[in-house]
Amino acid sequence: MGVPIFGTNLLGKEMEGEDCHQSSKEGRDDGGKGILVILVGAPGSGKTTFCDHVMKNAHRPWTRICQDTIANGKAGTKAQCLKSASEALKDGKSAFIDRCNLDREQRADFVKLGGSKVDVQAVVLDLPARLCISRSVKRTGHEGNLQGGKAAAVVNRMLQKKELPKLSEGFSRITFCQNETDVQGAVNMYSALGPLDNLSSGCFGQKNTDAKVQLGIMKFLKKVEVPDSRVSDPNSFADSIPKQEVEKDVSCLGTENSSIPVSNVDKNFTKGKDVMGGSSHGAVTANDIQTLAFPSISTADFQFNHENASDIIIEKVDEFLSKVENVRLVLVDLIPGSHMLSLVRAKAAQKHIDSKRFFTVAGDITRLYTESGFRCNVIANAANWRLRPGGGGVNAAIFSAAGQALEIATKKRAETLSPGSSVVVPLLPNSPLYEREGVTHVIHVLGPNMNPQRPNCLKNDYIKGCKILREAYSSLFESFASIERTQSIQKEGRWICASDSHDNPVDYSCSDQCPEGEQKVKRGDCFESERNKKYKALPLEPVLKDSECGNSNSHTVTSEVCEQKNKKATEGAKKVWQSWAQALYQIAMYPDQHKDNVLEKSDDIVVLHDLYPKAKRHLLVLSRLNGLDQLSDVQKEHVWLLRAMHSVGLRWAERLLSDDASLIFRLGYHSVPSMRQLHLHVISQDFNSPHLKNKKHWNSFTSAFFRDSVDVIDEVEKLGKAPVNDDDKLLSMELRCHRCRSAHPNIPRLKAHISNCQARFPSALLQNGRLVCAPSKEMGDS
DNA sequence: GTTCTAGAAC
DNA sequence: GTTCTAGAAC
Repeated sequence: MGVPIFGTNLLGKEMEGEDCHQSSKEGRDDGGKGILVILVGAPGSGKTTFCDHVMKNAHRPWTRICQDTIANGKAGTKAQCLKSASEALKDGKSAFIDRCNLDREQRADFVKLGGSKVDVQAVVLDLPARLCISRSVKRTGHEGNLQGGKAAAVVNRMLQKKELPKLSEGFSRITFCQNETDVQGAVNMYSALGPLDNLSSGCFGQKNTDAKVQLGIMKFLKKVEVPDSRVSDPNSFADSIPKQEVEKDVSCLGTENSSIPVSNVDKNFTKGKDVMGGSSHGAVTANDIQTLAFPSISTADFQFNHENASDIIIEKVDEFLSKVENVRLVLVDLIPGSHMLSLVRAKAAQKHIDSKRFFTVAGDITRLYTESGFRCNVIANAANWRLRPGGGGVNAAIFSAAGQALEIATKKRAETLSPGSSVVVPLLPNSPLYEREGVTHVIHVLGPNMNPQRPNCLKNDYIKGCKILREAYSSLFESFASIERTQSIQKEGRWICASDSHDNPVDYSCSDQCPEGEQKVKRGDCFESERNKKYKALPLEPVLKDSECGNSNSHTVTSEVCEQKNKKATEGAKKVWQSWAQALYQIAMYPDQHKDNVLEKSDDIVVLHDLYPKAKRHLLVLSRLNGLDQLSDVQKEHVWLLRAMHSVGLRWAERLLSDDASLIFRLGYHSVPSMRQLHLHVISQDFNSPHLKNKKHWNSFTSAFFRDSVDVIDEVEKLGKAPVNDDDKLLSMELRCHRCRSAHPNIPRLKAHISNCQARFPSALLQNGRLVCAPSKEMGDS
């Protein structure tokens, strides 16, 4: 293997040499045929890499035909690929078809290129969905522009429609690769092929891939009458699944033994656009079943133990379904076969949870209807405590799918959410989620957090954690039930809107510009006022009157928000910040308006260059928490934030060190900052900057006025607050070198000195990670 | 936080 | 005369 072999191939190309012996493990059973290899695999499965690796070491001429680049580097058509493949084969080359080719139809035309002179083979990169998704999400510069957030949904959707190739399609050989070892084996095999070699016919490498098909669900879906068009009958749970796809999509269902009679389904599922679109009926009928789709709470970014979480899901689902009739619950996970889905599915079966009312589904929670036909009128969002978009995962997906209106509507209902609670936000009919998916409400829910870099980390306290997770699901389901109650009351004509609202429905698209006090429509009424204009003349029903805190739908959030608002009201007089001192605050609150300055943004943090750096490298890691202006405001509850800020600062320091290993960084806070909004300085210790001009500048970074981040974190953990050194004298002290401690009469002389001083740093700074330098560097040892 | 500038220090 | 600081204004 691996020795170049020359000869004359059947396509008439003159080759040199004479050694045409069997060169592959599988053996050559035909002499010198061209080979057309159709790669089969989802985005991220490694098709391009496979081709590259084979072609790098190949002993026969190969060409890679990629639809994403075939048109002068841009995406082209299947026809172009076919033409190009045909030409390459005629030219005596072998070819890889580098496109997904996940179903038979996509492959068929390429298979037809085979014949007496060309062998058509398939290499199936059947790697775990999780891996493909993870690769697709992470990659940049993908030829097909499939990367980042959208990749996960696309990969998932494609995988659900995957149809493994069969020899009967016309392949002479199919090589299945289900892990990296298989892939490497196939790469080796194809790269070793000389011009006259070929591989044996047949299927190779296929392990038992029979996905457990849930017969009950299959029966159910097969029983469902598939309508000719969605419009004609938008009511059924599975109504959008074309007949030929039903079987394939079933594999994404996690419920075993489900066998929902078609009659049940048709009657009980919420009536799509009829309900939501403001038809003359305008309300859910008594027989309509409300369906809540929810992600597993806390098990992703919050790192909650899956065993505990799945137990709690089952417990709470069981409890809720036994209490409330005419509702369905659907646990959704983006990744087929995810650990949580498997656990919950198994436990649900064990506990005999009603499989007609509880489902586990693999899919994108924001596209359940369009992609899988699941009509869920309410979806839950695993929100963050700030109720802000972003952060990735379900939260980012839902905020993105629902449009900006959700963000605004959410802010109208609650500013923040505490662990274990939830808040209902109705969607306006023009929300894409409403129009497309039939989702009328989003319930934000916050679970317990075990991730030390997220707020309110419970540090593996699972007694507390389980309690909060139970509360979160209880709150979520209660919120869901409250929607049901609300709609039932609407149906009976007792749901009323504030008088003005009918004529002046809130336009969320502009309401962020309206002062709060001028809002004419009561919160919570906006959506209903759109939907139920027929009830506009009826008097206000006290039972549904908004609380003062502005929450109509979920009692669970009311106390929470009131508490927060009261807390704010009772806060003592805070320092008044001059306008010039508000710049960082503005950036923290509205980072998108300062994109040019922002290096990194998350829900909690913004990173930016200090506008007037006092050293070669000087960044600010800015907290986005409103109300936390300076170190003296920090309390124990903010330790997570200090840690997160430190971690981000450290990461940036390391990044900057990779560009210039001579730098040394210190991370810390000014005891009394000039600018509002808690910010961590990440500053190199050269202090080589024209912006460092006076004594105050110098002393603010080199005296006890500067509080090391590591110390601040320790102290806040131990004492519940961060002691600050706010003595003005610190800033007017004599100018001393931060390394050798020598005194200097003025700034120019000091700067002249420090540009050369290489003394070892004072020992206090060398401890506890206060200084950060490149791994190989000794700090000031010369 | 910066800029400006009067006046002290050299 | 030049350099530097420090207080006021923003």
